[in-house]
Amino acid sequence: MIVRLGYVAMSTVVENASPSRTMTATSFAKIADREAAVRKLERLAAENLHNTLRLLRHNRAHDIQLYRFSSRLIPLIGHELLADWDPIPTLADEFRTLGDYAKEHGMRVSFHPDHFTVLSTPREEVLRSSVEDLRRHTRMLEAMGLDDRAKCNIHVGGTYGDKNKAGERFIRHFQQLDDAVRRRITLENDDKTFTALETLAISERVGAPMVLDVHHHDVNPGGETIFSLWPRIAATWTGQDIPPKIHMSSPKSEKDPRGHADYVEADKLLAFLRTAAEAGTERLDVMLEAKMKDSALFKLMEDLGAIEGIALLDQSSFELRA
DNA sequence: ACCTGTCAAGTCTGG
DNA sequence: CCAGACTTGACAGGT
Repeated sequence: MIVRLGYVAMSTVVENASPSRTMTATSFAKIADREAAVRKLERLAAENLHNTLRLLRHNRAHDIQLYRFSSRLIPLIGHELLADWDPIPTLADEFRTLGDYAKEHGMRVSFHPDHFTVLSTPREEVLRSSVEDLRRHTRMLEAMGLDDRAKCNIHVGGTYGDKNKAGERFIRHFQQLDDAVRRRITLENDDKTFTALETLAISERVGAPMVLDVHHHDVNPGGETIFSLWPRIAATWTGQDIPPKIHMSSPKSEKDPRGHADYVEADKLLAFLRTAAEAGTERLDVMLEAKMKDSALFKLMEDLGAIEGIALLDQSSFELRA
């Protein structure tokens, strides 16, 4: 089995390269010259996109082909103060440059809209802003010139006291989305609400691939084992032209088991990989969610290199031999 | 240069 | 019905 590792949004190695610089709504509102304030937002956004390009170059230098963009590339986008502002066309060149670079180097990139994007909501206005948020993420990927393999990963959402009804609402709302948005969505199991099995059932109903978060499953297993679920989860990726993706992280502490630790334990990844290999999975992409970001990736590669049965292929991918 | 409090979102819990 | 917790990186304002 061939495994590629990736990380999320920012680097702990590259300095002064935040892809998430922002401005508060309060300070935006305080600027008397609205035109100037909007230009400032656009400068911040352009800076975020440029830093993202710097991160992609860093990734290239370290053979990292799996990366999740920050969902805060454009500050205050979607805020009610900026309802008539559409910065995506303004930033077309920056987006295109990013997408071209990612394509040129075979990178698999994605977004993960914040937890405030909830399709299971019963509230009309929350649904509307969630749909708008998904549209914006889709438009950014389109502006990069990336096809449907560049995904937007989301959770099913809240349960509102009735998980079945919430799940049905999610499915209904999902099916009302534009095709272009729907085709990019992947669903991730949650650490509090929808378990892996519940998320999987919804994934199968709506035809969206499922991203298994192993840590979330450990915290919220719902009586299931990964061993029994993985073949079905892997099957949701059939026909996608990209390997299944999982999220991997280690618990922060016993006191805070839901939190993310600085690094990722090799043993835990290895245990999962053996399960996946047994189910016949040949390629897998593993997104690391660790506080130390790319440093955690480098450390994990180091740890994996010392394990028998693992052959490092480059700085960020390896083969697990049967 | 550094520290502390605040921010932005939606849901859930406790009062 | 409302305040606070949750989460996280970064702002904003103070020293």
